[in-house]
Amino acid sequence: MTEPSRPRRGENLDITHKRGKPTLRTIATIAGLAVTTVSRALSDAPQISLETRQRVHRIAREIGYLPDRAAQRLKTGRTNVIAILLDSHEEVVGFSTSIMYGIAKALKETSYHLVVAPNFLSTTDVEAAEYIIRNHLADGLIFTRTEPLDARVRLLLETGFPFICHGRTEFSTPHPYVDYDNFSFAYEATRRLIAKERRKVAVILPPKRLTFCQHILHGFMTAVREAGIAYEIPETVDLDTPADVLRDFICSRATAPDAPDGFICPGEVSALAVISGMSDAGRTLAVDYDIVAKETSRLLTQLQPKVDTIHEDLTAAGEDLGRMLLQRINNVNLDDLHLLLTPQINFPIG
Amino acid sequence: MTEPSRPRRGENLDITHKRGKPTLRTIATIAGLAVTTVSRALSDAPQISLETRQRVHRIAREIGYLPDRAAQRLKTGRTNVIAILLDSHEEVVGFSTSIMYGIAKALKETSYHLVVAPNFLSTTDVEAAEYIIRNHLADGLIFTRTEPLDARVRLLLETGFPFICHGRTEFSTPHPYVDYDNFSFAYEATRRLIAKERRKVAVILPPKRLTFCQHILHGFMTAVREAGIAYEIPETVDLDTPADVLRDFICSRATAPDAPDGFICPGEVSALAVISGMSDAGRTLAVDYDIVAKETSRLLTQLQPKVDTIHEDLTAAGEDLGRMLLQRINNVNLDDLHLLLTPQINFPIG
DNA sequence: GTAAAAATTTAAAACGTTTTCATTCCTCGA
DNA sequence: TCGAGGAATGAAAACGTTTTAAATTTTTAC
Repeated sequence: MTEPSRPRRGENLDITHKRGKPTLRTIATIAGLAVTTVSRALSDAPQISLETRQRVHRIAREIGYLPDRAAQRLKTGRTNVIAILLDSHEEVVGFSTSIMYGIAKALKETSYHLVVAPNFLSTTDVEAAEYIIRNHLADGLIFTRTEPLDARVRLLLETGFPFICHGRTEFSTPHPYVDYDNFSFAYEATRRLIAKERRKVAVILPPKRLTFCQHILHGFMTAVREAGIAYEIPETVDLDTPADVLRDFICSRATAPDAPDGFICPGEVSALAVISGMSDAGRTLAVDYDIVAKETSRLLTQLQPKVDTIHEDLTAAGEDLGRMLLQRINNVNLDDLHLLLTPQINFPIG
Repeated sequence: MTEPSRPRRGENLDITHKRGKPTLRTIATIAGLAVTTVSRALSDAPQISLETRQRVHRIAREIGYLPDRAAQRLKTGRTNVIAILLDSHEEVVGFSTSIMYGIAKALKETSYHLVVAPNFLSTTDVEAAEYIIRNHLADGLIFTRTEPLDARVRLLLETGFPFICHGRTEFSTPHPYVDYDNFSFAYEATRRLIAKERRKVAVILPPKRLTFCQHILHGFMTAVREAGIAYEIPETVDLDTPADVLRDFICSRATAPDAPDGFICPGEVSALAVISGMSDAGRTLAVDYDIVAKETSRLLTQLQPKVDTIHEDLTAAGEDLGRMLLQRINNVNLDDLHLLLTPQINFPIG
């Protein structure tokens, strides 16, 4: 089985160079061409004759040639890798997995691979990006949960390293991003609660430092002001608050006379926590209060009584992120530098 | 800014070779040594004098030298990468993310990186593994959801490629794995339902082809037989069944006179589906029936009324997977080739 | 004081590509 | 008939490291 394939029918060329994988030299020997020519033929360079090109391609296929990525990388300086900064906050509900899945989808037919760079490698998240750049670990970078003046964006803009982020910033320099229309999410969610005749709505906001917190707040406030309804914005908890803490907070708040009877939850975990907390306080969903939640999975749809949800398709986002980053890396002019994905509303709007 | 840094104070050595990143040659020039010596000094080879070694290390640090991974890889044949086959079935509840997070943790202080290889790259999952090996994309491979005679394991054993899997197989050849004690999970879960005086228990099994399906079945049957209680094993649905389908199935089943009043759910989604389905049929959790579920997140713990859960720590599993694979790659003798992780039971056992 | 042995250091080749520059072989126009 | 110009191919250098084998220096043994 590991026996070296014996030359057949008088064949005696040194085809299997060092009994290892076939290289350009192997093909060159077989075809009676120079390595240079083979290299050119395989990369479909224009000056190679059609006949040679086809012959080389055929031989390569027959002997199962695969280019050595390390050699290519050493020579060209391109890694054929894109990296994603994995945020530890997203661990819970498969946020990152969905995005990665989408990215991988976009990379499918290309020569690119996806590597995962957890940001706990360093104290700050900028350092993780720096690490990638300095070690030349990738040709492009993807990251999530942007801040208005995101240090990672600043660094990457400065160094000119190709990147794209999931979420917007407030930098004037244009850079590519994919984002979800969180304004619309919050606006429509709030309007839904109002339509259900709730008299006081509350929103669980993401951590204040994140850009999309502002968008949600804006959407929420717009709907609230339009309707002139009472509202509440809890200050001591947010989307990253551990579920049990959030639950206790909601429970204690629920007993007050001016407690909200409508909640916007921008995530599955917070929605469950709110439901539990209210339940602890003896409040019943759909009777005493309502929730509109954002879901990135299909988890909440299973709940009973049914929670109104607005879906965020993270796999689609990942696919766009990957596609756009590749274009950026290869200097293809992006048709659109920015992409704003539309919320998919799972309840009747009127 | 991109102006070449002018030599200062009479310095005139060609330190910045081609105005680029420092290489071994840069250090060699500064130290007045041969490249060979520098290479050896940095890899702490024994024959280099202590003084030289320290000096080289100091210079490397000062000028911010980082080895070129492509060159190292080309020369040594080692990629410094380990790959994980991402399974599309695990998309939902962040199964993979947790494992990846753990792996990344194990890789933290090493020179290794984690790349994600989605298995939809190919028609079969063996092809994804083959792809990795043939393209020499990694030094080691991790994958999940093993089958008793797993084709991936067979391939990797044949080729001698380093790997470790999450889940057992039935191959006689010893190979490393990390697994969760699904027998105990199912056994304890079933006993819990029995302790709660349920008269007929049902289990939602994983797809039959997966090894851990057998373990769960075994644990379930053992407890059932010990107690001599009635049981049921739905044949038309499993853990991978879409939540809404499972929900409908449970609902229709619930109306029959011999319907089960206790459920083992080896996952969050199935637990929620069962709860919804029973609810559709007018059955109330903790009153008409009980559930014991496996959770890999902290999602179910939030539910009301409280579901009994047994936790599986996937991040810990990932950490072990990474650690053990590294040992394997570097031919360190594994203290234990096999690791069986203990279920963490979140209810009183008696 | 010298030869052998040990301790350091070095030169050069190699890994498999891509790329620059040169070469060969035509074809064509004068 | 000859040289110009183009098309196709090739030789060789380079990317930055590791490794083999050799050279140099230092130490040890007599």
